[in-house]
Amino acid sequence: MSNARGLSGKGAQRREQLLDTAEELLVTTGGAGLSMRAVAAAAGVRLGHLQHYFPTHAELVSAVLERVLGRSAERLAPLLDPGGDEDALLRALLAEQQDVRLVRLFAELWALAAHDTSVAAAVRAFYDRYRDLVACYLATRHPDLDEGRRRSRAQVFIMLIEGASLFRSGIAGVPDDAADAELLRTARSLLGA
Amino acid sequence: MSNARGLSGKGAQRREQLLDTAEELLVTTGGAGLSMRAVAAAAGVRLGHLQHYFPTHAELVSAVLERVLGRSAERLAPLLDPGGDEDALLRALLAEQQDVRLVRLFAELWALAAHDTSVAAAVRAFYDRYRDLVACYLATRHPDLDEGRRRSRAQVFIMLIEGASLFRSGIAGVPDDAADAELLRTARSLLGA
DNA sequence: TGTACATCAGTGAACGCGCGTTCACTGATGTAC
DNA sequence: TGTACATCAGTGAACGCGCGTTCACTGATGTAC
Repeated sequence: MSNARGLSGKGAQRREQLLDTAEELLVTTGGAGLSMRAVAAAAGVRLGHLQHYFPTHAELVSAVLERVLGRSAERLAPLLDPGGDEDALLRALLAEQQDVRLVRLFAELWALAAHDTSVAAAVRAFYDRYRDLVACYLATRHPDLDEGRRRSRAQVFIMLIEGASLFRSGIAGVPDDAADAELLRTARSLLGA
Repeated sequence: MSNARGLSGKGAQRREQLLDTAEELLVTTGGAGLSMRAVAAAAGVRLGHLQHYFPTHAELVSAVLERVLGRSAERLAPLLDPGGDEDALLRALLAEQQDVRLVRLFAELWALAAHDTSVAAAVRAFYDRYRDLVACYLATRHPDLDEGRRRSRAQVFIMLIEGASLFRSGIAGVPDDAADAELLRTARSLLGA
């Protein structure tokens, strides 16, 4: 039994498991701790075996980032379903930010993007899509706004949400109910009329 | 001639020059590129000499971060002088974000803070002071708002500004006049009545 | 059903390199008397 | 004014270590005939 393209079931499973470990390591030790040896050791396999799936360090890192961004995009899409509940959207977005692990991943991602153009391209593509989803979400609620205006609002909404993640996760600040209330007020005014 | 405490004039000058080089290297190559040898080479001194001023790598990194945060605080204070011009404030903040180098430094800082508690403490102290400055700025303009509300607004304002920096610097997005206009509108509504 | 072969999963050793740190050292500069 | 001494600026070599990469290898699994 094997797939026509790519890895067999067992291989694909192993690959995902290695990526799980790498992601965990990226969260706990930061980008500097994500070495081939550390990932292999944490996964309980030999260095050479890890290299069977990810021949170079760059390939491993890029596979991790791809998966992180892909999963985030998959999480966002249903939340931003046009006609979806605004409260549910905001609640889900803010709940996600309490997950320090995820915010750490994104902080790593931004720092990597700041120095690596291929990472930057992937990050920009992710946020462009995110912004388009939000703009689309705005379209059904405010057909009176022209497309450019919707995109701008969507962009500012995302700026606010991403900025908030830093301060609500314990990295640049600690959660604060009063600030959260003000944040929700501002976010609603961007989504609302 | 020498100071009672600390380094003599020449030593202090050399120290600053080494920190300049280290900061430059942090911006251009990222945290991973900030090695003792790389800094020494870029500064044109020998490894042992760099270690005369910064005996360990950790001391060098922490000195760089301290200086970056200190200078940012010094830049912000006069801009947030209570009674200062709102337009001038917003213009200065947004102009700063066009400086990719500075935004890169902060992205590095956030990533470091995500994994290093002592860096996180310094970063949080910086933003707490920043928020208090903004809250103070709001106080003279809106004495009707109670203190808690002013702090919350100040916090959300900073979330928005810091989030915007990612998207206006080329890291997570590219500058966009329409989005800037919407950003200014939202920022003004947080600072205004 | 059996055999030969290709592919895949996983091992193990070795390489050269850059790293942080230690330490003994030299020369210049300033200070005490 | 001169000398002895302490401090500071800067050099240079060596250490052990973890790193990414290369490569030859073994055993298991699936496929062709």
